[in-house]
Amino acid sequence: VLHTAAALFAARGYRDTSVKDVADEVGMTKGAVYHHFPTKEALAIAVVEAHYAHWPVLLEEVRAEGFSAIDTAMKMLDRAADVFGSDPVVQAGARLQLERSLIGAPLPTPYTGWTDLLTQLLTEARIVGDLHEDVTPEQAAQTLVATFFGVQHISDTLHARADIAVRWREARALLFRSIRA
Amino acid sequence: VLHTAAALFAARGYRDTSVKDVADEVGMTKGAVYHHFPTKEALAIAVVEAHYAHWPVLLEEVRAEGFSAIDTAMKMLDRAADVFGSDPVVQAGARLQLERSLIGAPLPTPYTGWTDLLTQLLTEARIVGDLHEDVTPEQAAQTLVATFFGVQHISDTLHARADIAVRWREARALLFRSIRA
Amino acid sequence: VLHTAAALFAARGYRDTSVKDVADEVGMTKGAVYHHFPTKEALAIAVVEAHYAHWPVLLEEVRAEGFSAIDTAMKMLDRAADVFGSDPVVQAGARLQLERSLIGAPLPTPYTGWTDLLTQLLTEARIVGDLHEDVTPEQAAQTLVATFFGVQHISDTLHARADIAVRWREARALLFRSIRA
Amino acid sequence: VLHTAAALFAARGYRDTSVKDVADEVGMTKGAVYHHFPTKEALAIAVVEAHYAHWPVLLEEVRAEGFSAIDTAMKMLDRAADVFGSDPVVQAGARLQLERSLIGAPLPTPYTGWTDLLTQLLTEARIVGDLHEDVTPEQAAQTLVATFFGVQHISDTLHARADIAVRWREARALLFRSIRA
DNA sequence: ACTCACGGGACATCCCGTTTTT
DNA sequence: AAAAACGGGATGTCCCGTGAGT
Repeated sequence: VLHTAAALFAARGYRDTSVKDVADEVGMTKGAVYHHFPTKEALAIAVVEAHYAHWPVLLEEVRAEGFSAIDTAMKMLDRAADVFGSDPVVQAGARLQLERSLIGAPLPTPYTGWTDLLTQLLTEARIVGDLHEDVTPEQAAQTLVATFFGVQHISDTLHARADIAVRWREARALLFRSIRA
Repeated sequence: VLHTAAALFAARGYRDTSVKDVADEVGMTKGAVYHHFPTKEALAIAVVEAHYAHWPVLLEEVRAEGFSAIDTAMKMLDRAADVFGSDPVVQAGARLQLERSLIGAPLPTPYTGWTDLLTQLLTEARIVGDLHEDVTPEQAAQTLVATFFGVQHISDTLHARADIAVRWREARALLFRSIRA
Repeated sequence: VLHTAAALFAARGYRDTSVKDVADEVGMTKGAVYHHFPTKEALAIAVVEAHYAHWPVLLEEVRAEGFSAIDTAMKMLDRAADVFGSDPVVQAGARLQLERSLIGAPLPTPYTGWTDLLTQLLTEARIVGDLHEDVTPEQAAQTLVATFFGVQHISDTLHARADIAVRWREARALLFRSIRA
Repeated sequence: VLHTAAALFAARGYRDTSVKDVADEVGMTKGAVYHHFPTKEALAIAVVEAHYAHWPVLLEEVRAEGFSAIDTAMKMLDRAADVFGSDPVVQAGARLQLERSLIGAPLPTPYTGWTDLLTQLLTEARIVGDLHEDVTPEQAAQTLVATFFGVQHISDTLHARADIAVRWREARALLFRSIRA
């Protein structure tokens, strides 16, 4: 139901996905869709929220593996890159965030969740001496997020995300060489 | 004329900028605008092309200052960050590239111009031994472009580009430490 | 149940009162409402009929007080004005009659009931010599009904019926001076 | 153009007159209609304003005939009754005022214009001694307006305004007998 | 007796682009 | 070269009513 909308939003964007398109794809009528979501915006918001719901789960998984803080950060981003390459809901959420200006309603503030998480992990890394001395956790976190977003977006634009995992590993190798002690 | 369109595209995006809006802002009627640009797409394309016309000029300027290849690359990106923070046409071009799917007509392929340029400069740097041995020029170039784009976009989204220059300097410090020999 | 519908019809009118609004206000679902009234029109008709059910009761009350025919007419109208000012069902009925064109089904013909009643009372008054000689009962009745309706509607429109009792007393003083012998 | 809308509004009311109906009747498309009026509300407002534009003209005409104040009032209302019976724009204006709650935008306050005008004329009449001593100009004016509106509306509802002129003359005969000295 | 999911259809609004006129 | 009128088409939203299930 909401999955279909995510797929369409991911493929065509918010404005070019009409409610009728969603309804047709699900095999319902517009009226039926409007029974579940009061508004097209509500649909988009639901998708974006589903997107953000992925990360806490992922964090638990990675934490369960017992890496050091800095490796947890790295693994998180690697796994996230994989998810961006495969999960339509995550892809749709990312795209809708890009198009947030087209959506009337307020969406969760993007990027800050990741930045905060990484800042925290890198602060822990600093304490155990895993962080390069010239680096502040917050700046490093912001740069990681920017690069991650950039890699993901360019991979999407140029190669339909086919090469995202590879590209991200290349980029993060460069970054972590400067970040790690 | 086209400047106004750029400002509106930058501020509201392609779909939310109607031809009438542009006409009103210029003080003409829609009909008049249609005498200069056959279609709305044409307007967008003209803006994007104006965006890309900036870089060759910038490159000449930086080259005239006689830096090494790797410093030329760095300076180019620093100057570009400044331009992204101040020039409406450049901002509009960036936004329209983001929204390229909404525009029917084909736009110039994004990112590859920068990637090619940086790859070339870094290849020159390799020859003179300025490049870190673990790094390939192309990968480094791709990462630089990704980070630059990410920084620029996040700065735009969260702080209306007010902090783009600072953020970019922070990010590129990290990157060039790994790139430079 | 039907009371709630009346209140909403009175406040917002037929078209702007959805069946869902009524259901929500009562604390039921639309489906439940449709188990009591087969259609929205049926609801409206029920309200209008409840409106008309007031007058025979009122007439009995006034008759019980033993006034002359002409005074009965006057008292009836005075009491009716009070009811228009306070009873939501009566108000709703009046409004729905105004909006009768929006309602598909046929409603009882408005005004004629009152006109007939007043004509009859004034005819009785003529017999006992209480009626001014220049006046025919039917014309006087029609004028009374028109004025009453006008006063009631204008009071509703301009002052939410707050001044209906006062305004009607002023108007009927004028009218009865010409009607009474 | 606007005449057609008036005719439809008068015949079917605001809500039951779709913009497409108007367009079809004029032989244009919806798009064309929206070129002249930005909104359906704007159409309604234009019609209502055209309605109110009638009365100053009428007043001039009647004043030109040199009646006394009280006769001017009477003649004005008689002529207005005739216009209500024949002019579609006036009829539409009256109906739209009835349905003002369905129209989002604010309409000119109804009834007060007439009440003020008549109050003024009757005040003049008082000075020359044409007014019955038991009557205050304002109350008489309010009653006249209420009766006029009631007669007009009932005539519309029951007989499609065919008998409005006759009915009004009957009613005003009754009223003016009490109003005149 | 009541809930929930759904269908079907209407309608205001908007916008791009063309035609007609000045 | 520009203004004004207009066409055509899409889309979000809303609402009445039905029907299966409880």
